[in-house]
Amino acid sequence: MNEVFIMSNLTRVIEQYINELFDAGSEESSVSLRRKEVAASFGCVPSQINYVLRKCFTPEKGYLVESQRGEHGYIRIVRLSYENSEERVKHVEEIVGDSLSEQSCKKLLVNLQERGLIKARERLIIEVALRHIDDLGRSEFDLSPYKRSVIQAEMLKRVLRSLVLA
Amino acid sequence: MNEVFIMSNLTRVIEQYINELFDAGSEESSVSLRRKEVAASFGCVPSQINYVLRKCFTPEKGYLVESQRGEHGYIRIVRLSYENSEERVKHVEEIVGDSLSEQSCKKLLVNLQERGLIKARERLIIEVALRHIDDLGRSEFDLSPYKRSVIQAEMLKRVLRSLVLA
DNA sequence: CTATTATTGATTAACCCTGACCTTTAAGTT
DNA sequence: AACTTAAAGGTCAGGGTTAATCAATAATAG
Repeated sequence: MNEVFIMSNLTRVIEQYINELFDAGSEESSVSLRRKEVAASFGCVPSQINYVLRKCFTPEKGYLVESQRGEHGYIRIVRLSYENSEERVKHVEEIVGDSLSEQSCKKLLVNLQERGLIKARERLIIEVALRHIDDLGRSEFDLSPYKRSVIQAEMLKRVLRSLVLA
Repeated sequence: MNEVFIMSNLTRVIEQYINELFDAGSEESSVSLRRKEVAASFGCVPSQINYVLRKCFTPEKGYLVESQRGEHGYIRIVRLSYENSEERVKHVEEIVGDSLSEQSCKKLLVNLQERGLIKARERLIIEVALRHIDDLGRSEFDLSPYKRSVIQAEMLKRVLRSLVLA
């Protein structure tokens, strides 16, 4: 592998740190931190922590964040686990929405792969199918970019729904 | 003319450069680039790199591309299927043909799965995608059954071409 | 000559990080 | 109890960077 891991990226470092907190807690599916302390230990401004949370620990990726201000304040990050497939389906549909740009579609697929919900080959098949339906919409039926994104979102939802139920 | 002496085609040069970055031995490998740097080293505009990616490193050819903007931005290219020889592609196209009924399509996919060339989940994705494009063709664009089967065959070929078929 | 392919450049979008200002909470004071 | 204050965390705009997109033009192939 060509993995030259560049760790000069603060956001990634903090993300990794939080992930390790999850790992350390074993079966624990939530972790708590103090924003100020974490920021201090990484030598950055506190709002950087909010940035990491907004960017990396999103509902899209299966996380919820709670917090408390004032004295004895804290930030709590909860990792969602889907009890039944219904919940997963609902979640996936919410994420995909009614239309989807190519970029956000790609990001979604990367996320799903990182979470182990789909494999690389499966992602490949999905991307090819989406591209095909997009090409067809453009060159054969002269659809607007928006209409094409709607059709792609429909197909993606359908495919993911079938996978999640499987 | 003898193309060997003509190296004025930037796209091919860059494609070649990226190909050389891949680990020649392993089937699945990935490389990371900085768009700006690569463009600079070839003395071209950065968007030229996107052109090369769109043209040469497509999912149809077994590649997935991920990227990140901003500081520490990168482009990462994942190669899933290496030996995608012309012979295999031809073989697939012969099997699929120009059009394909739903029945023969299903039979083909079952066959591929039995031969261990695709997994159950992969087959599921393909079937869902084919069905979706068929539904769309019927209910949205009022296409004839023949036209729909042609479109399905095209999509199936595209998908199968992207996978490695022994 | 025409159609496709290659290339450029301007514009847009996404990412990272900071800092100033705002809101909420608990504990202390009167 | 009401008020004050200090200690948390939240929000937002913006500056610096980097990649994506798209339309226009140039080059090439047929």
